[in-house]
Amino acid sequence: MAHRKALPKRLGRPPLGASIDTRKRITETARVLFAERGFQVTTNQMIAAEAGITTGALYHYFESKYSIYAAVFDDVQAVVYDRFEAVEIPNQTFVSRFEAMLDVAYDLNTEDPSLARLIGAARVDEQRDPDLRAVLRPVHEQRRGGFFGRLVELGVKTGEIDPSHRSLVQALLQIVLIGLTDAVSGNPVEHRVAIDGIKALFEGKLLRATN
Amino acid sequence: MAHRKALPKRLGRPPLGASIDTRKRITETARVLFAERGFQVTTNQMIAAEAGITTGALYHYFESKYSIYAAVFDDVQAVVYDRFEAVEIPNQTFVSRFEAMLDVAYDLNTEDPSLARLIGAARVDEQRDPDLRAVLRPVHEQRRGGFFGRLVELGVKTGEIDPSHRSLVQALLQIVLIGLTDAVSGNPVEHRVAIDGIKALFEGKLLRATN
Amino acid sequence: MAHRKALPKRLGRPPLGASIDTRKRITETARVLFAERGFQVTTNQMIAAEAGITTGALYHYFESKYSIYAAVFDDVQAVVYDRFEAVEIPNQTFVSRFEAMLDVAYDLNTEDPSLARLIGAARVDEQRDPDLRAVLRPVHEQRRGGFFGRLVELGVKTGEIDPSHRSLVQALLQIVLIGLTDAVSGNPVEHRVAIDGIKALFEGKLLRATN
Amino acid sequence: MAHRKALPKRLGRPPLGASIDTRKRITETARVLFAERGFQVTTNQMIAAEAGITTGALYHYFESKYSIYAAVFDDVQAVVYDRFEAVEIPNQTFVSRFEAMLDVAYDLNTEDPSLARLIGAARVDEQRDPDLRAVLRPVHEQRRGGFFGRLVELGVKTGEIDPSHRSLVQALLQIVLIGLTDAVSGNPVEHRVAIDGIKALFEGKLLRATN
DNA sequence: AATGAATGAGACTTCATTCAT
DNA sequence: CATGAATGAAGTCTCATTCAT
Repeated sequence: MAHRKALPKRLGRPPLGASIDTRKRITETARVLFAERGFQVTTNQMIAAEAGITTGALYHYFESKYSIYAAVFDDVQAVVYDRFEAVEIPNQTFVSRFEAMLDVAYDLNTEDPSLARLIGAARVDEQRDPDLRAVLRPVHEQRRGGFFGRLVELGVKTGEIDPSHRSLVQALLQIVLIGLTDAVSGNPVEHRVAIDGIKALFEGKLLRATN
Repeated sequence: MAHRKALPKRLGRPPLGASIDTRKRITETARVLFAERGFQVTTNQMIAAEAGITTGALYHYFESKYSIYAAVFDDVQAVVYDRFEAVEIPNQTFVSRFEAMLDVAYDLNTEDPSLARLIGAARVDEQRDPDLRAVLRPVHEQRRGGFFGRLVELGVKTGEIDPSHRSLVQALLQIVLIGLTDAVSGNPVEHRVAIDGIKALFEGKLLRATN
Repeated sequence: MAHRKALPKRLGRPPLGASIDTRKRITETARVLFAERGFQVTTNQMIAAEAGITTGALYHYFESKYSIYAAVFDDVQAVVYDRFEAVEIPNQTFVSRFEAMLDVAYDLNTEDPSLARLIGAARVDEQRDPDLRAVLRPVHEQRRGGFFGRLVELGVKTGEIDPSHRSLVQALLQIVLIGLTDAVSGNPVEHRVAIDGIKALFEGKLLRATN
Repeated sequence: MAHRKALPKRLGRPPLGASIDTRKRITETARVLFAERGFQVTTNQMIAAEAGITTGALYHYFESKYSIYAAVFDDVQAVVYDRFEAVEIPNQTFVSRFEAMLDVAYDLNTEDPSLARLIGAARVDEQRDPDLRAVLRPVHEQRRGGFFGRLVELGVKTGEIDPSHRSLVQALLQIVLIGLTDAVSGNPVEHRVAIDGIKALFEGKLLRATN
């Protein structure tokens, strides 16, 4: 005790990074694992090992494996929806806003592929495990629906969408986004191609009439 | 010692009649369970209970849980691709054949929702479990690719698709089908709406230009 | 039906062999398997498959797996002791009779290695499984002891063995025989070498005094 | 709901003190069980119960049942070979060193009968189970051969053994040791008698020539 | 005489979770 | 804050045995 002077460097506050925020390290490794392997296959052991701690320590930060998942999902939702909402203001036609959204999806996926994958995985996993569904529901309620709803309304207002087509378009947006996530988010090149295909289709440039 | 009357289930071969075809009963209950809960969450116990047998009996028909899955998947692929291939001959434009395919997807889903769900589930599960991937690979090789490839070529031949757009269209078809499966196959009404939306979009009737 | 004449050969009584005596086929395949793998590791499935029948059929001939083992062991004991007893009459010194016994052991092992191995295996297995011990005991009682006892008495009578050495010699015979069975019965060449070593030792030709 | 007082065993880490060293307790009870019943018949359940833990806890210390066996075998080999090697230096004739070895074998067996039995059992079990063989091989490579080889060479150097008899003697040593282990290691009295018989035989005092 | 379907008990193993330290 | 030992429940799979046919 006392007197431990000298040692010019390496003293004082540790270089932060490793142990600075264990909780964040947990959710971040968990996000990747949950995204790649799903809830069931990912074990506490895997998460702890990857985060450099033991399974016991997980329970200092979270009540259960389920609540780790909830935290991860919450984080991801926040990031993704923030980015989506950021393209609303500057885009004032349905098509331009929708295309901007596709580009955001592509960018997000390039920056961190585990985001899109987690969203896809969560849809599957929560359907498979009622307890997981229960844990995730509160998170869901907040978001979702809002963005797509506003997008469709914009199209109606600009005249791009006939009011009677509201539900058709909304359903379409959903399947396109989900298809994009599930089918090609693992492969940036295919992802790009698919997005270009969708844009061309929406702009009416993809197909020619036959006769 | 003690009475032991009326054992709930008898040992030995059952009196024939109670079970028309146990193997089929296994694959059919397994299909539903695998579709709903996935490979991991579905236990031998669930399958056996639902099929009215014990878990040991499963191994009379299958080598492992994996091979039950393989058998189920094989059956489903056979049914689905037969139906898809049946619409090839009578439809001689890209759009009409594609729309026929969507209708087949809808019909199949209405007849037995576990078919589409299993295909969606398999894509996820096989990505999560390398052993499952290995078991399913032989089944995969056979099908897939053929149908979409021929569909795009047809569009090129009729002039609906510019040859340079081949890969765009193929990527698009993939995400639409996968999106349809994953997003709305659980709900016939939404499914119908989404299909109508896709058709309208492909026919250029969904959106109007803004300017 | 009828009229199936012609086909000059391959007609009439089947070439017997396969199905002539299922019981014997069972004990013979079981002997080999029990000898090589032991009681526990050998399954009814293995025995049945090797014998060309199903496990259910085993129970037409035997009450249980244990009684298959007992039958096998009984057969083996009979064969082995018959051969050992056949060398008693012509050999009228301890050493010559003992050496004749070693040669019989070698011959038996060359003719059918599963015999010696089964005897070795049975000693181990019956020690491991009380139920097996119970089943084998009746078989044991009959034989054993008699042969070695007579051999030692012969040595005493001829003066080769000092009466006070009776128990020493008997113990020695036992460990030599068991050592031979367990250590080298799998390898005819080593077996031969070991037997020659034992003979040389008993004849006093193996070692020289040091001083 | 309901009382649930006084759970028979508590969850979580035990209060330290009850168990000095669980790992050692596992290998020690396992040694005895594997020696008495063999690898197959000994269950994780038996080991865990005898060690006062649950089967799950075994996997905190070992990867599999096989690796418990490997650890046990490794320990035993170490103990036995250390003791054997300790008699090499002070004994400078073949016969005296061999007899010292027999005495060591006897002492070891008296101190802890499970040592010899395990070695005998391992020889059998490893022949029956290829996986066990694979696990034990690395342990085998280290030891074995060395001791017997040096013993024979000593005999050749002192002139007790004719160089042409090398392999005969080595084979003999092997069967004597194995016979001793398998036949009488369970019974100290018989063990003593057998050893005395072997010594007498090697000293040429057991048998007299007939003519 | 034999098959083949099925049971029931039990084996090895995994894993979320708990808790003394 | 974190570890590490341990539980208990559950999961996949094996196997001797039974019994209708």
